[in-house]
Amino acid sequence: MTKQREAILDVIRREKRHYTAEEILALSRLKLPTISRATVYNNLHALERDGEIRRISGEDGADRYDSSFVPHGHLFCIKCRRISDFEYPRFSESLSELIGTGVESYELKVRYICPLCKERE
Amino acid sequence: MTKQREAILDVIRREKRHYTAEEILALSRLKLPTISRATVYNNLHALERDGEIRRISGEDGADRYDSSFVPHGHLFCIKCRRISDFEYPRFSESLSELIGTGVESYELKVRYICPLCKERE
DNA sequence: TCTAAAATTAGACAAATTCTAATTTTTTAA
DNA sequence: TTAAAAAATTAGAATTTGTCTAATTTTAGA
Repeated sequence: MTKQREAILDVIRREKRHYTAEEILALSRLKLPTISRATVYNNLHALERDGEIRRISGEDGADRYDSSFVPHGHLFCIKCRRISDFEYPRFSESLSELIGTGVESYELKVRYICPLCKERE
Repeated sequence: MTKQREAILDVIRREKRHYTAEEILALSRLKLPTISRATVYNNLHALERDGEIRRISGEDGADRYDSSFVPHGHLFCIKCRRISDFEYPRFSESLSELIGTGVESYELKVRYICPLCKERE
């Protein structure tokens, strides 16, 4: 656990938002001004392998990262592009029943129109 | 329905594999040698909007495309990188129960170690 | 047929991520 | 403690993926 990795993990855990690598780089530089892009990517990959963080393949090109230990899905509003979380009770369990052992992680994305955008229509 | 769009849709429907845009471009050029990258991307987006194809955010950078009308999830082996499909009975229904109306599409990805790779361990 | 709208094309551009080679830091073990 | 080896970091180049633009071609409708 280098100070770089710690700073990165801090950024991801601090806020509920799901940041991109570029955002994580910028925020990490507030603490460690010389931290480099490659280090951020290296550590994001390592942290993902270790199960410390989860990667979300974003709808707008860049991947995003999530620290939550509580498994959940992600809602992507196709109008305002906002991302929110939702809980799916016993989802992990039903996945294991379906697929068997060997499941490492999952990603559940739902593209939808959020209540606010729905109202505006 | 231009001949370009038809060729693209053909490529996606012909095989069970999930091709990237670049692969779809190359395969479409076998029929239409002058088809351009922009046309492929434009049509992939349009076809996705129309619900003709589904987009899968791939694990290796590039998005992939899927023609199946039967909703299903995708298994990504973290060792051999192979992608396969799996059925999740009544998944769409339980999503709607959970999230309500407004769901446009979903994507269910599972990272796992496939039986073959498991055996080799 | 003529016209307007839509689609296509080639290639430039931009964004996200990976790679490389040099340096620094950490670990190992004598 | 010190020397050597291994691992991590750095800066920036390179690559990959996807978008944009302006000119041309195709399509559809009056």
